[in-house]
Amino acid sequence: MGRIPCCEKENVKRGQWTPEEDNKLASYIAQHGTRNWRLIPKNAGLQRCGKSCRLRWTNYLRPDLKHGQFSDAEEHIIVKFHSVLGNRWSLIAAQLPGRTDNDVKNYWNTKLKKKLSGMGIDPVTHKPFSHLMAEITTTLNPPQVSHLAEAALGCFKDEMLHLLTKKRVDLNQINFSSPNHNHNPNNFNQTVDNEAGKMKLDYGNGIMKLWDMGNGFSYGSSSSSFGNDERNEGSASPAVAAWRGHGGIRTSVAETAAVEEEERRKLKGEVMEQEEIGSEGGRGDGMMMRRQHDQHQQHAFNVDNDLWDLQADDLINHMV
DNA sequence: AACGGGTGCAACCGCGAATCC
DNA sequence: GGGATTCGCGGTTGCACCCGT
Repeated sequence: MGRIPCCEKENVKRGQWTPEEDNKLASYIAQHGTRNWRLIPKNAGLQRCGKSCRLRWTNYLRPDLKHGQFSDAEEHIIVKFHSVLGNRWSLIAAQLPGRTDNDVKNYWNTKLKKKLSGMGIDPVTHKPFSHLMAEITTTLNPPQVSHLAEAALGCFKDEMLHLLTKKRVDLNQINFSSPNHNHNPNNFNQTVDNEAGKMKLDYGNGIMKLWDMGNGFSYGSSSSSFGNDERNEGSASPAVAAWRGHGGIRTSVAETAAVEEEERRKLKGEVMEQEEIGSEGGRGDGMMMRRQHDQHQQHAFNVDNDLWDLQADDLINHMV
């Protein structure tokens, strides 16, 4: 027993909407509103299902919609809210007047996700990849680490390879050492021995973990094959370059995590607050929320903001 | 000029929640 | 109260367009 279809598929047109159909739908809704989507196509003389009409209206025809490029400010808001809300596109879109959840989703999937990955940030967790790998090493027992980390790297690898063919990371420009140092076991400094191709995680309590970036990472005696096959004339493989590159992004991971967590808490509180306002009929234009976003704007990406100083053009590398 | 891969966007699908009767 | 219906959401797909070869 399946779900009852929203319409009889045989008599329903699908695919691209024509200007005539748009006109019919828009003028009908202008007169009668959007009360019953199932009846709208019938009454408007359209051979479409109600669902298709609703989608066309909400995503394209609505007069208050904004078409065209997303601004930097909008981009900031999307990334920031995504770090708190995840893929709740409708909630994120609610913060952007004139944008639909579909717009936001498409923009995220086609642009922002890649941009974040290109900066060494996992678009799912909004943490630097190095942070995630470090978490693996600190939370798992040594025998588990290499297998899980290898699997995780496999997930990142394709995207990283793709992106890193566009931007070569100049190792000489990267400062891997951290001025901060404490004895929190979750806090460590990352150093890189470029000669040996190793990244060293120094936890400051006598514990060291070594990542072999040239021949696969290693934990103790185990190592994976990650990064073996992409090397070229002495320079790092794209995947290894990624490691080196994002290794330079943040060196005091636990500190970063604390700041991020605080940021998320604040923002989540704001969102809940707004949802309550909305449920009381006071959602209005969301101005209050937007003012609060502006106040947080300078921290919009919840990792080091200097990452975001990178221009999109910086991701293009003509050498590779 | 033809082709193929990549990209961006519009539209569709299926599910769960909300509402109706 | 419960089944039927409608709505809204997030994931996915299809296709037109662009660009490099």
